[in-house]
Amino acid sequence: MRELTVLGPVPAECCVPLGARGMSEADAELTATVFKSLADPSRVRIVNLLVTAGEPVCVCDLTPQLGLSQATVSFHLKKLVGAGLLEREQRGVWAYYSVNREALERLAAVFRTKEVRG
Amino acid sequence: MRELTVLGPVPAECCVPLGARGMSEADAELTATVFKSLADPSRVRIVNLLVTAGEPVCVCDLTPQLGLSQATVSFHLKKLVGAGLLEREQRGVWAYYSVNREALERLAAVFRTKEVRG
DNA sequence: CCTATATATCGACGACCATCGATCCATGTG
DNA sequence: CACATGGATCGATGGTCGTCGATATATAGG
Repeated sequence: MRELTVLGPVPAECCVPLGARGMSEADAELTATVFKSLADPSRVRIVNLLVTAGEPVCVCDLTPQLGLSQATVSFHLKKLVGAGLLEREQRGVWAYYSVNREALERLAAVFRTKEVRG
Repeated sequence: MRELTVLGPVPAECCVPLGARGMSEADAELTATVFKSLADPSRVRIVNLLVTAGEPVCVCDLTPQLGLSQATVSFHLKKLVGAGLLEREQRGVWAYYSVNREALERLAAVFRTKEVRG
């Protein structure tokens, strides 16, 4: 349905808490999209590698660590960017990816149910 | 690979932070399993309904709100229980489901990268 | 411009997933 | 015990996903 190439509002910018009272069907769909981006071991590893790196990492450094083809790594990176978890930066011929820390914090907030009063 | 009917250690009991340094392939797989359980709009709605309910809810009350067949709801509930996010309680003929608050808190911690010093 | 290198995209394929109707298995009731 | 009802499981089906090799696109250097 929703394509990841869409340039509009990115999923991870949203994500109403799981304990929110007025959660709509659209909210649920957007939330599911973000979690879908982390529902694969390779993508979890990618995020982990980028968080621990602490700085943007080149695709050419990422690919060998993952043991996947370049095409597949590119596929996963696109999904993570589409979900708003990663950011892409072009440096000459190389593409550098890094995690969007804000997005991770927002995701943490999705699971906090104690202070939800909405 | 891993079946959700396994009774051993449940995915959501685990889940190393995304910023952990020694994340293994197995860690990534377990983490992905948990997020997979939330990678569907219906399951997000189920969790939302149970969190806002604040008390165990009967499948018979859940099914009409979701607009899905009873078989499909049962399928989703099993996945969420298997991931450790939900708990099941039998009351006579009825099955009551509730969220595992501890699991949600652990999941929130997975996204916290600031205080990670591992 | 021609070549080399880094990524992205395409097309194909096998595996997995969400969904349903039908069926099975409990548990409670007359 | 027979029957009704709630819920789990089964089998089938259409759709999506992860993967790769091949190809396209872009940048840089001679």
